[in-house]
Amino acid sequence: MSVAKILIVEDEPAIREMVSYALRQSDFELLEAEDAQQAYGLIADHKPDLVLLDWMLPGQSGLEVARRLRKDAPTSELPIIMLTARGEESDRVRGLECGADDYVSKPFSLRELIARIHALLRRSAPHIASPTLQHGTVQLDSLRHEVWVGKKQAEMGPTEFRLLRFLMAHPNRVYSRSQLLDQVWGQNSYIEERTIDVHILRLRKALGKKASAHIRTIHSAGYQFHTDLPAKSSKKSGKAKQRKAA
Amino acid sequence: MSVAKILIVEDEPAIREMVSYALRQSDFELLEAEDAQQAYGLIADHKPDLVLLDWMLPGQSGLEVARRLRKDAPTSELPIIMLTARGEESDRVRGLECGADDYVSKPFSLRELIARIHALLRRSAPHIASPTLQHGTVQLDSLRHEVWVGKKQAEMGPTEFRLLRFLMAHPNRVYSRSQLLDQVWGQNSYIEERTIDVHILRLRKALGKKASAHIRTIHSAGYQFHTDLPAKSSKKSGKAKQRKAA
DNA sequence: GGCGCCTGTCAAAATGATGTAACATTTGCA
DNA sequence: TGCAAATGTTACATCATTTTGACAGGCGCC
Repeated sequence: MSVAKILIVEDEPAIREMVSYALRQSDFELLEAEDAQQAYGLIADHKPDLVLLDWMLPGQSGLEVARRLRKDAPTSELPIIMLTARGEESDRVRGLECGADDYVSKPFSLRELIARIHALLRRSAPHIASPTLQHGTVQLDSLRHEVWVGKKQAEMGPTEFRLLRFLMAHPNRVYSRSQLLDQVWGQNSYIEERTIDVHILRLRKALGKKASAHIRTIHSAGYQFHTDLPAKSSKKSGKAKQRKAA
Repeated sequence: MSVAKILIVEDEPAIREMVSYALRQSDFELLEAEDAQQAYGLIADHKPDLVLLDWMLPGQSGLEVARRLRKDAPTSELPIIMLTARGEESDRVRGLECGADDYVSKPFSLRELIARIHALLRRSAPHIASPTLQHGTVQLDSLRHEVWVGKKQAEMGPTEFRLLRFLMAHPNRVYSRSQLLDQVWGQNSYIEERTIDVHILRLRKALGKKASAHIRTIHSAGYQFHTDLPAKSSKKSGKAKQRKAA
């Protein structure tokens, strides 16, 4: 579900690997750094969505890192959770005042850490923690009402948006036209079933040539959003259907 | 400095008053409730910016309150910090999973509580934590109640100001008219949804031709403050943003 | 009271989305 | 292959939503 990228900055390999493993299990994508220098590099290259920052680092301390990240415009919004062995209240306050968003003392529970990560992401990156659907290069953001195909935004009308959202929310299932009418248009709409064909057409146009391969027609059954790669295994571009004269 | 309104829900008068006093000293505006019912009333009437919620309340528990606030659209974004005597890890996780943003165990330090409040407000209500909001050439100063577009001041009425502030505080998200009514006008206002269109019009006029491109209409969905470059082919390259605030 | 400003409402005009029919093409099947 | 049914495509009239200008009441201020 979640596809957030998280950077952990921690010099102790045992802890780093334990956290890293646990978070990967929770469907996060993990980056690891041993010290401040590595961290800056990874942040610049990979733009993580959240940073777990150990207080005690060789060289530059975690506090320094937090302060610097807050100061630089490109990272000033980056969510930061401080990890530390020090449980002193004054430390916690200093961590928060340096720009950290949350503070977890070792030994910490992984469940709690994960819960805090979720809570923070909900605030800082609602498009990650919330209704974003993605399959292949197609990404649909409900909060922004935007659809992206790779790096390009796909413009479409409200009905096409709702239709795509429904199909992407239930991928690989085939829906008949009357089911789509119920689900996308609502129970009491007096609309010709053939009208759906037109909206499917508009949706395919909006998605572009490659991405529209996801929208499949199942003859005399309905439509589906297919997640498997369109695997251009057939020789000719365009139509890949040859089942004549068998 | 800070003018955030905070609601504390806590049945123990001694604790309530202590926290209340300390937060008032820190320039917060305080609302107090003894139980869930009072809390709902105060939230509806006064729209606090953050809620401190005791776990153990007479009648409905703090967990229930958090869940309900998250479920109702008008309060689904309201920041919540749980206060509790229970320090168990499983309790903390449950609190966070019910929608709380942070969790503080009694006995807690007031300095830490205040630090956590600031950290959370920085995320959820940037217009309170930081006096100015800026996106592109548009700059909004909450303290002075002024909006600047580049070097020119944009004159607008109070309602347009609040509308712009809300949209800029949550950029790129689409808000429906009813959500805007809840957030900008308050929960119990009997106003035509169409009236929002008029205020959007006034806001756009006030911002001027270029800057009003940020205010986008999403057909049959609502409005948003869009931060991405309007990519308008004008002579001025709108790419250069170097604003430094010390 | 008179004045100016802000607000909410209305209705016409402008814009954009939707549904439908008619025609073109493809598919399944005998 | 040929036919009928199903689907793809285009164009257009209609409908819905949004924009815009105008206006009246409320409020504070002088």
